[in-house]
Amino acid sequence: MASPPQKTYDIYATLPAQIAVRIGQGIVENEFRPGQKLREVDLAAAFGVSRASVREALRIVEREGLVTILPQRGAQVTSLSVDEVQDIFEIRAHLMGLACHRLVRALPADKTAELERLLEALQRALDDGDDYARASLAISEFCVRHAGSRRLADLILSFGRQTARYTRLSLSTSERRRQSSTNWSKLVKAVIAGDASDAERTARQLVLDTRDTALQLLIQSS
Amino acid sequence: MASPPQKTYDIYATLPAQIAVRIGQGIVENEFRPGQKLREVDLAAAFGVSRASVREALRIVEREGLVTILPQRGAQVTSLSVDEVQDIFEIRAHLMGLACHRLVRALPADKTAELERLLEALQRALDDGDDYARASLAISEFCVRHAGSRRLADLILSFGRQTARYTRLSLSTSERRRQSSTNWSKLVKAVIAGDASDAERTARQLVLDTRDTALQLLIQSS
DNA sequence: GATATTAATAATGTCGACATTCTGCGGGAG
DNA sequence: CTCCCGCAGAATGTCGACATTATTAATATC
Repeated sequence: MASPPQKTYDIYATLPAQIAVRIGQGIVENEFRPGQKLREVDLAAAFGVSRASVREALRIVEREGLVTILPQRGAQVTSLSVDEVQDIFEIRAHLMGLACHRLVRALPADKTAELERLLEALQRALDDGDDYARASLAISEFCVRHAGSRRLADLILSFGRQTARYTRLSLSTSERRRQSSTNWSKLVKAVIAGDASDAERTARQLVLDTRDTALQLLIQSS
Repeated sequence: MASPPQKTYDIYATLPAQIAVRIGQGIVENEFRPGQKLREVDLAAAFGVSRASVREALRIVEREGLVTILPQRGAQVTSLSVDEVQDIFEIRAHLMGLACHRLVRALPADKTAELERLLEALQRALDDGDDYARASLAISEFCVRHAGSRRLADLILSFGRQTARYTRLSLSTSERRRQSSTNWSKLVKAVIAGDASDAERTARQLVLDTRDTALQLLIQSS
């Protein structure tokens, strides 16, 4: 099956889209800090493109909620108040519940093995915070992407990226990682058992637990 | 209480933001049809601004989901498949449930009278489809904006705008308007009674009923 | 006559320059 | 000393032009 000369529509073809990805990565990976100003001239120089391209890239990243653009005042990395963090987690919890409810019916039988593999990988990563965060993101992305709604998946993952730093924070203790993996285990069991209501409830609680831990650590450190 | 000379941050100050609003209105009010191509040069000429401003405006409207931008191919009014319409209504139903659950605790006591007024206005508008749609939007916006989360409100209203034409379609028969107003009545009652679970369930069902009617009419007409 | 190729047209992509607005610093009045 | 005012400097806002890519229509070939 040689690849036919079919037209591939590369979403990341245009310059601004590429720049947007790099800016978004920089924010999620904490290279750019919350509240930091993102000057168009600096970014243009750093990426070797014109201001117009940077400007459009910033609009794209704004769409994901990672940067905030104020008229006449430029762009800055979105800085969330404690209330807003709580808010995002709560909305995401409900959407994650909906996604996992749908996942029970939408997941093809031949994909359950992959889900179990991701769960095992998660449990093998219990020792290290960063590794666990990555494995957690992987299984989360799997569930969300197989729930049968591109829109819902993008929404949930977008909220996840906006609060990535707080999720990492909550997974910094091994105790929390064990609690999290227990939740994931329950969720996978419910999904495979075909219990949609249980999956929805468990998924929601899983996110809310993350929120509670993160908020507790936030208040404690301030 | 004369208004002090405080700095007002007008979100709609910049040209692209103003253009974005006008384009969005044009789409929601069915002046621009789904799938219609939105050429930058045409819009620039129509609004008397440069292409750069139109370009940025289109990015803003894309953020609301009302237009879809494809690389090298320009912008077009987002055209939703039946599955996608169903999808959006379902997500909105869950978010509306969450919003109304929160509304029960967040609504100040001195605002319940306004909610009842909006319900009465809704019932007075039962005779006309357009009037009812407006009244329905008004009470919906009231509930959502008083749920204590700007983000949640924007999300729900954004989804509402994306499917505005289908909501109007579903409210075109007086039978459906009566069913809708009954649902709203139950919702308002639950909110004022302070029953958050009931409010959540009723709100969700209210949106799902709209979805079912719209889909039925869509299938029927095709 | 239908299909494939190619040239002409028209759209978007990208850029640099100029206009406007914000920001921070310094000086003067109270 | 504090506060207000205004003036550089720097950032964003807006524009028109050129480069690149998609679309269309005409042509040639099978």
